[in-house]
Amino acid sequence: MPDKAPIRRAAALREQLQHHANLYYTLDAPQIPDAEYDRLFQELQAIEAAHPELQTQDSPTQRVIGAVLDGLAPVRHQVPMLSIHTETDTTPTGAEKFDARVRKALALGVDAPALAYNAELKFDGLAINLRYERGELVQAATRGDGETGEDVTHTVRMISTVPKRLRGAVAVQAAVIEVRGEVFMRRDDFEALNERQRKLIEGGAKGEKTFVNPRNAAAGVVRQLDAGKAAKRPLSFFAYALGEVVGWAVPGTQHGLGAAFRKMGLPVNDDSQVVQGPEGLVRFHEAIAARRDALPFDIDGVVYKLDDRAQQEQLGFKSREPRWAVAHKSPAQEQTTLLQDIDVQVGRTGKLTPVAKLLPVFVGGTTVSNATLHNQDEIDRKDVRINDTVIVRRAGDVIPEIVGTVIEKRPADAQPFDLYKKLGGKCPVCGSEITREEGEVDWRCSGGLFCAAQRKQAILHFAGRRAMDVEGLGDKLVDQLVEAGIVHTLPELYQLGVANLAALERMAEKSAQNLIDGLEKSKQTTLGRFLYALGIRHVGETTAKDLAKHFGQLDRVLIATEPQLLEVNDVGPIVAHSIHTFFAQPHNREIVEQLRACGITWKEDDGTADTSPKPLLGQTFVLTGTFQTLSRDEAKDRIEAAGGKVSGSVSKKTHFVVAGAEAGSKLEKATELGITVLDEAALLAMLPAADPP
DNA sequence: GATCCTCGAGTTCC
DNA sequence: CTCGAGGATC
Repeated sequence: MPDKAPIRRAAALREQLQHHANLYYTLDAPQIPDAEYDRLFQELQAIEAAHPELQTQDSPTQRVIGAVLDGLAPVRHQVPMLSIHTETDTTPTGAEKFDARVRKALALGVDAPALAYNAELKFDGLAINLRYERGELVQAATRGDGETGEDVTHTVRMISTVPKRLRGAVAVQAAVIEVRGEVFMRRDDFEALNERQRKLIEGGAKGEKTFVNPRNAAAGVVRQLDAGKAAKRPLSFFAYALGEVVGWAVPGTQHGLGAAFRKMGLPVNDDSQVVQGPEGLVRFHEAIAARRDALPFDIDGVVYKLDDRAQQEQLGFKSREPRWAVAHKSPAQEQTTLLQDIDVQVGRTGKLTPVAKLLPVFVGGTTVSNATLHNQDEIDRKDVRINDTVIVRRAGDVIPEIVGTVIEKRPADAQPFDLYKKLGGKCPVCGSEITREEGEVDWRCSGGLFCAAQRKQAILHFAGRRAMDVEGLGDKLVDQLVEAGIVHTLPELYQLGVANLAALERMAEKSAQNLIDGLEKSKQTTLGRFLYALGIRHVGETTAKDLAKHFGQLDRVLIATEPQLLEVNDVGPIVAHSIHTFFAQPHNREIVEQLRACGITWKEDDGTADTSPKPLLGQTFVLTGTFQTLSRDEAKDRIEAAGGKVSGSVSKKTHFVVAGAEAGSKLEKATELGITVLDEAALLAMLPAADPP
């Protein structure tokens, strides 16, 4: 008797795959990320390989998936549109395995020269066949199931970069040239489209929706029945392959085909490269992986094609895929995992932040186990529940985010998460009541500095690099000091001695001395840093500096009235009120006095004594990426010392953007606005020599 | 009153 | 890095 388990599993997998393929291809509304689909697909393949008797005719592994949607006319492809074998091994080994397979199939010996490949990007859009007859675009069709697609001529005609007529005599003389390529949406176009959609929805428009990602947006737009509507949604196109050809001498290489396309006026991506052997493939894969986030469009990996057409023909096809090409995926940027619990953190200002505790999952190059859920609104919007399977993404940035939840994997007992109910209305750290201001999203702990969490955060903020810069006082140590009841208020930090530190675990004499030295060193500071370190609400680094500059002396700040505070740069009623209230409280006044008594000093009225050259006066800089010699903080300090301003975001008022390695969206914005971009060397050249230490 | 610009605050992993 | 919101500007 055969084992029943694999039979049942295979059937279940087939059903699931069918379902998701339908959601993805026909309805443009996937519920699981591609990586999860691939995993299910591979599991089914593995079962079928182990138990060939379980393979069925209709198994998703046996056909090119996709279906024809009602409303668009079916188009039978003259030459089938096949898919490319996908290598899911995202390491360099994937490329090496492909090269080894090709060499073996061509019966090449070990000493035969390296093969030439055309390496291309794998665009994340949808494949389209453009049929040109005598140079005229007569029809555009989707891939469909590979044999039959849908007629989308009306929407594809709206894509400005798709020529209605091919250029050059050869193209016009050819009876038929079918050009295959990818229709996709650039990321900026996608964002703009979704922005417009959001506004429409807010405005009460019915039947409008936002799109999950550029690929779905592109698919949705191409398969729009209404061409007028499609015209307002910018799509792009790259050509990369041929379908039926009658009366044209096809170039002998893949890269030659690209060149021929360009001559005909077809858009061809210029990241393609001819590379030699497996080393070349690996280098290309790595170079593209490094640039992936900076590309203006999404890709899901790269494609390697044997460059020489004669060799391609020699290799031929394996059932439904060419043997001479492979798609090499990049590491997944989206994964699913189990949301095991939702914790609540207390921030410095008392803000309660729900944090998802995830079953650790490898995504975008690191293992992620936590992700912020921001606030209750966000949880409700995404309908995330404990024990849900959620989709986790690490997009262009570093910070993981929860994209959504896989509804059908939700266990029956999953309850909606209610922050207030979960906490029973009390702060999880100090038990104080939690409150929410009218119209605000965030719940806050009302315990103030009585709350150990807020106290810890306040101390950490005080000791921070851009505040008092106390060396040797980190996360763990603050935790211990507060838990052990050694430090309750900021001034108590300065009363620490080797003796009471010795009581702590893992606190050798050496590190105790380090901390005491660090505290001693921090006493010499500036008024701006000191004001910032106090952690007054709405007073960040910049405002603190402005206050210091405006008032010059601490005592003048202490007695300033709200109208007087309003005279400070960038201080409005809310900030003025916050500052005034802070210093009006006797308890805060006392802390300030005690800190002064501890020996914290700065040059009162500083700024006048500063005679260093100010060549950058009036210039605004924005920093992005990582620099070679300077840290971001150093760069900021040096620019400010030279009279310049450093801002966080690029705008029309920005004079220079300084870009280091792996610069992100800010660089893009700078080019867009035509702002001068400097590299680190150019910045250093503008700065006066550094102060001797 | 609307729009643009900037600042503050919160956040992850190694 | 991104979001939200405070402040400035038209």
